[in-house]
Amino acid sequence: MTYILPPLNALRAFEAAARHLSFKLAAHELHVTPAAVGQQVKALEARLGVRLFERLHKQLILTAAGQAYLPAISEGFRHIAEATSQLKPAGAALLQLGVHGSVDLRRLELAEFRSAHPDIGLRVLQPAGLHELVEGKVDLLIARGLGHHPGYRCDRVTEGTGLGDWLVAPEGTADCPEVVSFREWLRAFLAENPHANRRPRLVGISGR
DNA sequence: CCGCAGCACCACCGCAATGT
DNA sequence: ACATTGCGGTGGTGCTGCGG
Repeated sequence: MTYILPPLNALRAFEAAARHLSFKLAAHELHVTPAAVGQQVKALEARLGVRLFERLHKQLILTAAGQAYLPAISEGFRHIAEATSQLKPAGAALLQLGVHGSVDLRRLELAEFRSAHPDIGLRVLQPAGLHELVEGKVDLLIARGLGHHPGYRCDRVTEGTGLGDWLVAPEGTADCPEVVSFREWLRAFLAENPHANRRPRLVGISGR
């Protein structure tokens, strides 16, 4: 069985650009330049013979065709991600966690997560910041005082602490089972162990 | 027949300039 | 500020010839 498919890189560019409605943010997510995203989308449109975006002044919007195309493409990538996840043998999932240098890891009791999720390997990189996340050295990052960053999902893991502490992950992987498991565990752990969230503790990205 | 090396072509990307 | 375009660099791929 063979499939007649458009280039997958072009589809990724389209999907990211459609989600962000911005070539710039899509490029940031895909670690390429906006020009590259624009060319990929243009090539896809040429190949399909259909205009997917309306390029307006400082604004990018989906055409009707683009709106109709997007859900199926997103669903397709989701299926690929799920199939890939299921393909991994037990214990093969590895989560690279970045933690700011000032965080006292002993207070986090990561061994608790490891015993609760023996199927997820957890590797910690400290010190780490947004730089390591952007470069792909870590899959997610514990940060503080970071409410929003384009292309990345910042989930608050504590409440009522003023600045708040955040778990940051790329939009594309923020819903991966391993990331979701760690996020839920961290939220529950910090709720049950508020002392673990007192200073000095989860101190965020600074000086970047 | 198979494997390897050299070569040319092409696709992709980043940078810089330009337009909106 | 953001998208587009043109240009040059780089890496991958396919073709061809040669030797074992």
